[in-house]
Amino acid sequence: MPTAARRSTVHPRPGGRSARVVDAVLRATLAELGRVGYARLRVDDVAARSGVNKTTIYRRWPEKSGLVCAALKTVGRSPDVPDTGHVRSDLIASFKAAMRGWATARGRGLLLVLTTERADPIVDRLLRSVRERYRTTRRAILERGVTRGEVPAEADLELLLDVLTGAVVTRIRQGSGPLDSAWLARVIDFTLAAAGAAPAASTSSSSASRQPRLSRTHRARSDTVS
Amino acid sequence: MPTAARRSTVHPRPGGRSARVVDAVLRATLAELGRVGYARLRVDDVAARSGVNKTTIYRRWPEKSGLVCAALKTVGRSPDVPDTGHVRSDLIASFKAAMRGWATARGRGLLLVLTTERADPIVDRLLRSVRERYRTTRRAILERGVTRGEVPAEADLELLLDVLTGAVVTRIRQGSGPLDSAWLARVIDFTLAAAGAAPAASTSSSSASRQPRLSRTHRARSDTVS
DNA sequence: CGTCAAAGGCAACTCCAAGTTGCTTTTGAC
DNA sequence: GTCAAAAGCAACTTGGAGTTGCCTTTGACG
Repeated sequence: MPTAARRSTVHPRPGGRSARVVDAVLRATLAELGRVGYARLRVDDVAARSGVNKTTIYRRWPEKSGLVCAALKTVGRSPDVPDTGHVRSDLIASFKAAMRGWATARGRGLLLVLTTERADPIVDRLLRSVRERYRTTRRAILERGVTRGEVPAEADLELLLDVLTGAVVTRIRQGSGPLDSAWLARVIDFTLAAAGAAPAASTSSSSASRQPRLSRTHRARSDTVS
Repeated sequence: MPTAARRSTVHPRPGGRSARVVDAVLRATLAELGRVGYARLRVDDVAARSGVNKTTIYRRWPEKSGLVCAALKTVGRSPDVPDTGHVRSDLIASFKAAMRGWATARGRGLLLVLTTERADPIVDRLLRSVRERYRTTRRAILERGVTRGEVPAEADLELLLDVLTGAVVTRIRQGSGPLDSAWLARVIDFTLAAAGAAPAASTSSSSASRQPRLSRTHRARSDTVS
């Protein structure tokens, strides 16, 4: 029996085999997620694909949802905040970066779960945090636009974010049409136009002649879309 | 053994016990759907709740997805197309009617599956058709607005529908905030403004002079892009 | 009324994937 | 080189989907 003094040095083993195992399992989980989604994902398949025993997986992640959460967390890298100097091109860059990420093998799993499934409350909570991270990035873009004077200060940024992301997410979810650059640009222009136009309730201060703030910027940037 | 002649009169029994059974099962399925959603719905529970034997359910709907489809179909009554004479109030009425429907016990199941789950391709196909029905209704509202001159003829109605429904669906899905009348009105005003629609008699304080400039901006934009 | 087959009830299945257990083997930190 | 943490292995239990064979009820028809 080891003495208490000796036991005081716990032996966590961050490196070595364990690290390899975790990596292989999470990688395999993402691959399987992208292939069949959450509902049809079988832990046995993850075990087979990763070359790690099922028991080992269950010991580390007692439930399937936890495993999936862990795998999805590795994908949720913080979205880079581009700063091109214009709201429109920033937004396009942000969404395009997201789309590019979703097109990868790792991203496909996230996208699939993000848009089509919410079977488990634990997974649900994770997805919420991923979405919030994206939203924060885009809110920052809009706020920069406000300080620059590109977006009216009275604009309801939260509403704008709701509408913008809602349109994109719904497009992906419902497959109502291609999510290409042209459509993306149109949605962004559409919502930005509405934001510039929406003086909310008490903005009679902005008189009749002051509106077209956004248009010039947009026209100048339109060639970057394709 | 009955003769062929005698057998020619098949005995379908539309009324009576069968009808009662079907009704009870579908009703129970909707209730369970609203309670636990699709993934966690157990056929045994539906059987217990409806007082109908599990075997009977399976004989009529060999798969869970079929049962759920049948149940959801009973909810998908054609959404009424109000005609108040104005796009804005028509849209508000349409969404409010939908919201009212979703608030019922029967609607909650549909809403839950419609917004959070897509586990089965068969159910998925059904949901697609339900969504398309809603969209058709709202497209009609917008088209009436175009003929009335309320909405510019060059407005991209499909994009408008994308944005509008996207915002609402995402709001429900992500629970990012209350889906109340105030928010609904704001989203509708927001998108209509972006489309270049006249503000109609939306709010008493809104002056008639400010809107059209932006629509022109946006129009120029969308011409370039599409 | 009585008949009788379609439709419903019942119980005991099979099947498959999630999650568990008790034990043995490997490995990396010291 | 030691030794416990961590991985491997195989044989479990559990729970829900879907099935089967047989019996009971019922309603359309004469």
